[in-house]
Amino acid sequence: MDALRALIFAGELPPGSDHLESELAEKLGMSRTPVREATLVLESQGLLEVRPRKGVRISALSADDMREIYEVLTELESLAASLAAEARYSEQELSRLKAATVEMEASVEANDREGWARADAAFHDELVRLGGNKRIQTIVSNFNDQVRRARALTLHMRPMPRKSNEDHRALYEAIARGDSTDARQIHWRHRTEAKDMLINLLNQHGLRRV
Amino acid sequence: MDALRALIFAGELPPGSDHLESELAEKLGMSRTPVREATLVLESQGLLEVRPRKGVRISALSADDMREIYEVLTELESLAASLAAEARYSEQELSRLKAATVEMEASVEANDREGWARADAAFHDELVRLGGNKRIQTIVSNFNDQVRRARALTLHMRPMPRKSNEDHRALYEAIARGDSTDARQIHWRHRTEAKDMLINLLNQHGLRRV
DNA sequence: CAATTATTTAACGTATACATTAAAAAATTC
DNA sequence: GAATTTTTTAATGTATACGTTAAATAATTG
Repeated sequence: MDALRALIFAGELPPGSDHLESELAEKLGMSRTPVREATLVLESQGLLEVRPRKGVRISALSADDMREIYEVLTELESLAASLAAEARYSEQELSRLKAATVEMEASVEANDREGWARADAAFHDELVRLGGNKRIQTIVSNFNDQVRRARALTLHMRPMPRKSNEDHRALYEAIARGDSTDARQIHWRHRTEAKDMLINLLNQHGLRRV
Repeated sequence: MDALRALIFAGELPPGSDHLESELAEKLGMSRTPVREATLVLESQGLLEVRPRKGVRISALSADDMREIYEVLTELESLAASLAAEARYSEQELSRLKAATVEMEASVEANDREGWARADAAFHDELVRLGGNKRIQTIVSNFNDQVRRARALTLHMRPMPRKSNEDHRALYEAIARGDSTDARQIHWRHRTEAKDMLINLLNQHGLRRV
């Protein structure tokens, strides 16, 4: 399972490409049985599509797919933000969230996009974790896997995320003071703007499917 | 896959029970291979848990699990309601939604709880379909599978759903007039109340895990 | 006898063999 | 020669065989 996932994330199997079970088995140095099991699970997670006798097709997302996914991510992360605020965490418990904002700011100063992206991911992961709803964590994690490639592609096309950092800081403050309404709203707007930017970037650069 | 699902939904494999792959294979009249494939997929959909050498355990949900699932259902269905309102559907296009409200009202009049439950399910399905987001449809469908048993158990414990019918009608109106804010809010409250009632019923009747 | 180690067992994970079937290719018919 | 039917091919879906390993049991040791 993880071996096939790794192949996909490494870009060895490009979006939209087709692969027979036997090819994948050979490439991975195993028999068809574990390959089949992996493809079925990854299909139910949206990373590929099993098309009997035509091979498995690695998912390629259109701008519209991206919009759908971001709609869900926006909604569920915003709920997580609101739940995190309601939980009245101590500063201690929010330290990782805080640390991520600090790191994002430092990365922007240093013009380090990869560093910023890592810190941004850490912030969102921690936010969802603080929300405390395991189902949200699972879904968000799946969708993050699906849009991973698109984010990587656009990381160097976008402007340096200064506004984004302000949003993160404001969200941190809202959660720290237990303002769930504000937390939800801040994050909702933040994610909606991120969605619009991503889709625009993909369109502008003619990336029809990624 | 469907054979195993059917066993679970039929209650042949009660929540919390453990089953070896070989037992399931025999019960289903097939070999271990398709059983394994099914268990892996159903695990990723939350219907069971694969515990090597201890058998697969059919998921049993606590009140807290139920809260988590309903939080997500509430959020995503509310988003779907808002999207449906934004889409400015014609009365024609909303006819199935309308029909479901009519059927729910007739069922309540006739004291027909099963009929009401079917119409209620049809209403929610159609609502999500009208939202137009395929990802929401998939997630909501999965979660509905997971809470199916709990709903069936509580159907005859709850009061006749008169208030619920009013909500549905109000939601229909909001969608018909394109009021996305109102649609979202009506449905959000509706689902939140449904969640609270379900959890209370389970607790009152001492159903710790279903 | 309690604790530890060795042995056995059985369930799983993977490989292989085979049956099924959709698609492709070849043969036939009009 | 185009259309239809038949045959062949190959990829999948399923069954079976086998190796691996975690758990259970038995044996050993102090």
